Amino acid sequence: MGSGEMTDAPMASTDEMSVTEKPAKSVGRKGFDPEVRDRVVRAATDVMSTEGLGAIKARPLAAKAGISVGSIYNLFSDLDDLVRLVNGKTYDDLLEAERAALAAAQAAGANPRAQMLVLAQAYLDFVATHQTRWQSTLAFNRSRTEPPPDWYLAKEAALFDVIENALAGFPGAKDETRRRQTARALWASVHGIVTIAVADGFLMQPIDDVWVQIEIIVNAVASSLEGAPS
Amino acid sequence: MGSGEMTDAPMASTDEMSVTEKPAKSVGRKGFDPEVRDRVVRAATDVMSTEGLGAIKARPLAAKAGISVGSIYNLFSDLDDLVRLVNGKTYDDLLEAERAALAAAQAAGANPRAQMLVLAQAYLDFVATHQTRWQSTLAFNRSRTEPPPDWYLAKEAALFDVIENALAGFPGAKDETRRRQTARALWASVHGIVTIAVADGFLMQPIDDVWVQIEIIVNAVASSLEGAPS
DNA sequence: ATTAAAATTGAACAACGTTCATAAAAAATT
DNA sequence: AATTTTTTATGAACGTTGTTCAATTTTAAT
Repeated sequence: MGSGEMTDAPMASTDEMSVTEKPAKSVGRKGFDPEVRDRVVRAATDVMSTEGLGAIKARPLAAKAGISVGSIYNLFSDLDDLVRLVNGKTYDDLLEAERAALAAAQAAGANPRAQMLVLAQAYLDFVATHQTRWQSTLAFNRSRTEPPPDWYLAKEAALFDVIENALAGFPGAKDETRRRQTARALWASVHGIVTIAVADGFLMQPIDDVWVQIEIIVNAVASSLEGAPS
Repeated sequence: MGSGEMTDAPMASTDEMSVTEKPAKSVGRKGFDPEVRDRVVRAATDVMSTEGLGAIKARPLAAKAGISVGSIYNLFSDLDDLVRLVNGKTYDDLLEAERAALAAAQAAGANPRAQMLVLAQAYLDFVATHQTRWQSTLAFNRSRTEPPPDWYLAKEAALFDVIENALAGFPGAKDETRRRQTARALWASVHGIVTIAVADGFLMQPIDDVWVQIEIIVNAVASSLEGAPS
C-alpha cells in the first residue's frame, strides 16, 4: 500500500498564482494537521537562521516542535523535504524584498541604472541581514546531487524576472532574448560578488568593498545598455 | 596492491615557492610515510572526481587505499583535513590552467579585453571538464562553518592575482586599489555566472548561453576600462 | 638480544537519518 | 452506544556515519 507514489497531483486546482505561493500540498504525505506542520517548519526556520543547516537534526527538531521523531517523517518525506520548505520561504522573502525595492525606486522615478543598483543593494542587505539562513540555503543547494523539484526551481528563477523588469527600461535592451541573458548575467554577477565576499561563511571583506565591486559591474553593464538601442 | 606507477617523489624539499605548493607540514600529524599519504590523497581525489563529496567516507576510503580506518586518522586530523588537501590540488590545477591560458594569450599579442575573455573561457572549460570535483570543492567550502586555514585561503586568493595581471593592460586600470577591486568583481562575476549555470549540480543552461552571459559582463567591464585612464 | 619508540589496527562509541511494529486517537459504521 | 475501521503518533531499533584508543605489530635504538 503505502509504498506507491500515490496520485501525482491532486493539487491541480487553479493555482495560477504567483511563484510566491507555497507548494501547499505535494510535499508532505497526506493531509495531517497543518498547524503542527507549520510549527515544525517554523522551528526548522529558526534553527536555520540561528545555528545553520548543520543543526537541522531530526531529534532536536522534534523536541523543539513538541512531537516525536517519527512524526517528522509523517509530516515530511525526509529532512531535505523540510529544509526545502524553509528555503522556499527564504526565496519568497528575498523576492519580496527585491520587488519592494524596485517598486519604491520606480515610484521615485529612478532611471534604469539606479534601479539596478537598488536591486543589488537590496540583495546585499538581505544577505547581510539573513546571513546564516541564506548561507544555509546555498549550502543545502550545493550539497544535493538530485535535481530539486520544479516549484523550487521556479522560486529561484523568479528572481531573474525582477531584474528583467528593471532592465526593460534601458534603450539597449529591447531584444527580449538579449535582455533575458543580460538579466541572468547581471544577477549571477551580483550573486557571485556577494557570496564570494561572505566567503563561504564569514564576510572576509568589508561591506564597503563589496559594494564597490557591485557598482563596478552594474555601472559597466548599465553604460553598455544606455548607448544605442540594439 | 601492486599498483605501481608512482615515481613521483622528488617534490618534497625546501619550498619557498609560489602559492602553488602544498602546505607540506602543519596538516598531517607527524612524519608518517608520505608514500601512503599520497596514496590516500589520490584515492580521495578519485572519489571526489567521480562520485562527489558525498562519497568521501572513512571506511571505503581506507579500503581503497589499502589501509585501516584508524590509519586515516593518523595521517590526517580528520576527513575535512583530507578533503582540503584534495581541494588544494584542485585550486592548483585551476590556477595553472588560468596562468597557461593567460600566458598563451599574451604571447599571441592579445589585447587586454581578449585576455580577460580567455581567462573566463579557461574557467568555464575547467568547470565543465572537472564538474564533479569542482562542485565538490564548492559544496565543501559552503558546508564548513569554521574558517579555512590560511594556506587554503591563499590558494583561493591567488586566482585574483592572475586577473589583476591581465587587467593591468587596460588604460583605465592604472590605480592599483581600483584594479584590485575590479579584478575581484570580474572574477566573482564569472564565477557566479558559471556556478549558477551549473546550477547546483547539473548544467541547466546550454553552455553557449553561459558563454553569452560571460561575454556580456566581460565586454561591458572591458569597455569601461578602455576609455580614459583614471 | 633487549628495550624503547613509532605506527597500525579494528573493535567500540556516540550521533545521525530513517523505518516500522505497535499504540493511541479519530472517524465511520452498525 | 458499541463496534469496527481508518488515520495519526510514537519511540525503540536498524544501518551508517566520523572518530577514538587500548592493544598490537613493526621499526628503531640501545
